[in-house]
Amino acid sequence: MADAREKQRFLQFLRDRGQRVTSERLTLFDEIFSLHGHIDAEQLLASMTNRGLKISRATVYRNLELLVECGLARKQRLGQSRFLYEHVHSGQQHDHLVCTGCGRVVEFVSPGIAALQSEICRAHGFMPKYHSLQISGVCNQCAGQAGG
Amino acid sequence: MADAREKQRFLQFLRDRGQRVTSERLTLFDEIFSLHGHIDAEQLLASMTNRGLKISRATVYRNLELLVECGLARKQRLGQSRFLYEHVHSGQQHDHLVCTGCGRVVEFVSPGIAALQSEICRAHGFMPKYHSLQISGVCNQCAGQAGG
DNA sequence: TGTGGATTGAGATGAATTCTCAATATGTAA
DNA sequence: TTACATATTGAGAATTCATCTCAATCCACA
Repeated sequence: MADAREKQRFLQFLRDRGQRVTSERLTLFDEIFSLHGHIDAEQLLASMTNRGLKISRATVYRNLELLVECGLARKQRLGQSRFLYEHVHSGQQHDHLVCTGCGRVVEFVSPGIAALQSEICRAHGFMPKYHSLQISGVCNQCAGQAGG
Repeated sequence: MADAREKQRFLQFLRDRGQRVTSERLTLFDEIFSLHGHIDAEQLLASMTNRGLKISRATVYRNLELLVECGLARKQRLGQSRFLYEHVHSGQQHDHLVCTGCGRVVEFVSPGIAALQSEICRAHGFMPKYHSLQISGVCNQCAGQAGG
């Protein structure tokens, strides 16, 4: 199991806060760690329901929040509408390029930007917790179609 | 009038798209350019209503969208709930530091980050249109209260 | 295995935004 | 100026996404 370390972290997190390990929480964990890329709560619910798993909308929302607090999921608005979630491995944070034409999302990592962010926080007396950098633009495929 | 250039741009934008110059559009333009910082649609509506100006909620929402398309306003979620708007002068873009404690928003400009963003776009074949960088953290005032 | 209390599920509720469509105002051409 | 075609507006309904309520259920621990 590739996500054993993360699952341990989740279980420990629950124990530390005196919260229970329910089948719904485990189901949601498995689901979000089995999927790649960004997904919203509604899709996650549908995906589990389709696979015959029983979980309610309210529980999906509640426990996504829990995964975010635990640091195992990231919650962001990449478009303009729903929140999107993605699982997080204890590794490097990434940011997003979003194509306004086709909606394609490209992830990138920039240590340089990260360093500048730390510097800015220091300068303003902020202790950074998390950040969200999103660049919207047109990918060259879409630019090609528009041009020709 | 300090915003003459921007108003001209707005009028030209409307003409170019064959859209009409209505008193409501001008009212909204004046309102958002007279205010500084970030404001949501509801506050904007209340502010105009209080000053005895007549405009409806639907029209505020519709025409804020128009200003965004024109590039004269920026629309962002800085907290988790409403969209916030701010007027844009044809100048330097800025980004935001948001305190998760008190909600305070600090604007900053980082040419270094801007340069790295351009580079990243080039590397991925993207033509950047706009971006949104938001760093959430705790300001030193809030950190002090929490600590002491 | 029993028990207290955390968690769940179904649907009500809430908040923000968008939609509908009749009434009105704008731009254009005579 | 006037008339006209149609873009825009306003009031409130509708929609969307998310959260809340509370009785039923399940988990953790003795």
